[in-house]
Amino acid sequence: MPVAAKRERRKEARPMELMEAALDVFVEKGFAAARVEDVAQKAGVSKGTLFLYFATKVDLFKAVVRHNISGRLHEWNEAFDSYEGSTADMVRFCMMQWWERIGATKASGITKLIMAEATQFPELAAFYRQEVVQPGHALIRRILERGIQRGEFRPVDLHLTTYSIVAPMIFAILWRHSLVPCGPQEGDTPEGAEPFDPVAFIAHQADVLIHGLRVNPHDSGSTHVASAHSPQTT
Amino acid sequence: MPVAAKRERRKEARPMELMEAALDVFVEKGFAAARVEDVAQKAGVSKGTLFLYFATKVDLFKAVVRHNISGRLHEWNEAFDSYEGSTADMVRFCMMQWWERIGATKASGITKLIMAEATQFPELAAFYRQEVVQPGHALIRRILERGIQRGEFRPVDLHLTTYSIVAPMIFAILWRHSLVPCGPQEGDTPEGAEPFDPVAFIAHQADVLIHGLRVNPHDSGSTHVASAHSPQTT
Amino acid sequence: MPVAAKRERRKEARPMELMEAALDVFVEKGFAAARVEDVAQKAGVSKGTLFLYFATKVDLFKAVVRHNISGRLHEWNEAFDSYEGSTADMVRFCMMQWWERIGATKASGITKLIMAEATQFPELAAFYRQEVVQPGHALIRRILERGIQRGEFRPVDLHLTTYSIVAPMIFAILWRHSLVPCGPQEGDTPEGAEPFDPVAFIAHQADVLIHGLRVNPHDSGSTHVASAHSPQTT
Amino acid sequence: MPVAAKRERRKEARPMELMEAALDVFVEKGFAAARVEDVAQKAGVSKGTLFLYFATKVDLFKAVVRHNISGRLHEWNEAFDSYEGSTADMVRFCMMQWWERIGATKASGITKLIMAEATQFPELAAFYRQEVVQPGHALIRRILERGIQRGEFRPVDLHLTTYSIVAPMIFAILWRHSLVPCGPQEGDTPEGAEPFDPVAFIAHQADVLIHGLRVNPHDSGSTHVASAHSPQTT
DNA sequence: GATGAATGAGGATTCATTCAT
DNA sequence: CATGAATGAATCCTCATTCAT
Repeated sequence: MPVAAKRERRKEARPMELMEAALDVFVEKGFAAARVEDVAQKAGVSKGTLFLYFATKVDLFKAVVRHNISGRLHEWNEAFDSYEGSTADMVRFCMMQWWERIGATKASGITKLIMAEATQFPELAAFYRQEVVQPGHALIRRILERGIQRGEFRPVDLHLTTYSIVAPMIFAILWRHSLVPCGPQEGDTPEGAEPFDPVAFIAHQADVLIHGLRVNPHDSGSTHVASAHSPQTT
Repeated sequence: MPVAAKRERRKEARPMELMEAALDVFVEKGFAAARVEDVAQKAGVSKGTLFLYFATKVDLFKAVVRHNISGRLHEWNEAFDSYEGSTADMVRFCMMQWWERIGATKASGITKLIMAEATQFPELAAFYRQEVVQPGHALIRRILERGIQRGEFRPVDLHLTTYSIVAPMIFAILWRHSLVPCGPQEGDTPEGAEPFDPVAFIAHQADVLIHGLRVNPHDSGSTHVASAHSPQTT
Repeated sequence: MPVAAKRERRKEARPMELMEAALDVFVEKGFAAARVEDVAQKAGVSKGTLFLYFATKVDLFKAVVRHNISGRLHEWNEAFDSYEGSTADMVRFCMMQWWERIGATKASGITKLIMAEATQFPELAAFYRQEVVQPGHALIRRILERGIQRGEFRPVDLHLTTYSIVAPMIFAILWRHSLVPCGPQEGDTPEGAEPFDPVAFIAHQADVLIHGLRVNPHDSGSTHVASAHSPQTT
Repeated sequence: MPVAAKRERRKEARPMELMEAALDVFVEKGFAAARVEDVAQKAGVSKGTLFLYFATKVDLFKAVVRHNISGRLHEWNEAFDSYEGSTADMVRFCMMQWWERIGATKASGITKLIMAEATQFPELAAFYRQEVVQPGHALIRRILERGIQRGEFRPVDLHLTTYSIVAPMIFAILWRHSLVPCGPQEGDTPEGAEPFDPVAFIAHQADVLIHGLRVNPHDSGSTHVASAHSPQTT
């Protein structure tokens, strides 16, 4: 079956190549400033070819999001279903995994990009909400509920706690993409420097969080108090 | 000279008026999508006039950012020096105040702008780092050190804990500016919705944090453990 | 008041200049094939300038239609109101005037163009229907009704008779724009030639029509018979 | 050889199939807006194959027009030669038949196409003139002459009267192809509507015309007067 | 100084045409 | 012969920037 031509093989690989090129360009320039021609060139094809695979720039972007993020959520949901250990470990593991698989990779550029351009492209923001935020939050909620049901966690406010998990991850991404590259480069640590170690930070937040979630009879859990602040509305 | 006065005052006030108008427009649209004509119109002048004061759109942008990144920190540092109460209250008060004075106001737009455009304008990001981030972090560090020295807080990792304070605030701003406006509007709360209440969230994070900082002999402080994860490097 | 600059004078004249240039280009190339740049160039301005006055190519086209045709209908309606003579003369006069003012001028190119591109640009066709066809037909109907009310015309089918008036005019335009230019040029009249004299043709059709409309007790009016064919529906 | 047969037949039939598909597409969209891909798809072949048979889109268009402009006139001329009845009936019959056989069918699309694209393809218009218009007019002239010679018709101007016969048919085609599809659809008949019933219209015009042609001693034939207007030139 | 008319480079998208398989 | 992936020229429209008034 060596008949399969170079042309053929390319055809199947093209969408992937284009999405990879697109991720780079989008992250580097932002959605608006990214030029489809640059994407095409980076993928080694002509402008026209790109439109053979993605009808519009927006579609290309959506495909990139789906390929890089939405897909992961699926497997994570499955991992959740078959997980056996303690929920605390699960939370920590999730957060660390997430950083390793998304946060520390190029894919995180998408999140940054969405944050940056949501106002200008509500369609994209809505898409991201639907494809990433809601499923992601749903998974987190499931985890928290598991912990509560199994008596591992106190009955905390689910919304607030979800954001407590999400916030450090989003922050780490944004900081990494925005200020870290412009800061003191590795090696030079001048006086006023504020080094940022995302892994340590995420781990730290996970620990603080899990500590706060833990059922602790001796402790007048601050988290509980906190949820009192929450008017439970929007 | 009342007749000339108005025009005189006008002439001097122009750059300011323009920068204020520009802040609004840049925050709303981002740099690329902001149209100088909109800025001019909002400032009540013609497009040509704008270019009399700012040679290019980029110059205008830089001026806006620079102008708005100023020393609100000075007064906070002074407030710190004269503060008498408990450090825990201080932390909580700082965070809530910060949201009220910055996070919930137009001023937060600058932060969003910086995060969004840092890649395109590294110099601005560096400037922001120097003018806002470093002094801000320094103040936070002073507060934490006060707590530790006075025996109120455990001897936590200063860097990590600083970010624990900063992260929820940055997150709240970005979420508010990016996804909230495109999300389910007030009133409709469909199934998958994830309502976000910044004040409750900040308060919640403050509580969790303070709880974790507190010296608690009965508790094998997770925060302490966390700092062990931190390789203390960048 | 010689202060009025060259620039000023241009600004007022521009829309007109552009519409004239546009008429030429549209008629020559058709709507789709007409390039806005050609229009601009013909009007002696740059591409961008055109868009200062007309937001889109479609708007430009609509303006051309309004300027060249819709406007005329207004004065014709007024002429109708103050007209005193016989309705037969009025019909003939209208048709001849119409040819002189529209049919024989460049403006008729619009009609041809609409006929040619209606399928492709339903919006334009709908616009033309609304701005030209319906008002035009309404005027014709008013004329016919006047003739009938005054006892000059037989009570003919208004719809059919309206088309009897419109058809020769439309035909004359289309023939002139489509086949005449490609036919035997003036001077050479080879054997098989079919010369087309629009004025004579329109006059002829007017006469035939008026003859058929006339109240004639001795004549079993064919027009009446014809209207029997008409199922009076669509 | 039944296996090869199909493919063989296919190969020879291809140009025809393509031209038929092309006719549909060109009529519906016009030359510029017609996409070769649509034509190919409609013919059940790939885009590349089309170019195997027609070097360019223009060539395809010309072939379509040339192919469809054929001698249906031949049989009509023969029908004329053997006709026995009154010439008035003949005229009416011709017009109605023509509508039934041409006007109401896909074939009318060619006429529309010619009228629409004559400016862009003068050679096609000239070809159409030669192949369709002149023979068609010749036949009409023969009919009229028959009527005059047999004393059924008054000695009218042949050129003008020929156009009186042609005009309603051309008009009906163009109106049907251009404005009717964009107008109020069947069912809804809003106030300003102008319904168009081609059959009733053609019948009506035939009646008016025949009435005007008839020898009528009591009537000072307007048609006669009209021909006086005609300078008998082009 | 102020204005706003004019400019023209720049970018997404379409589609006739080519050519490797 | 047939295919369909690839190309890139072509076109509408936007908007920062200029400059005559």
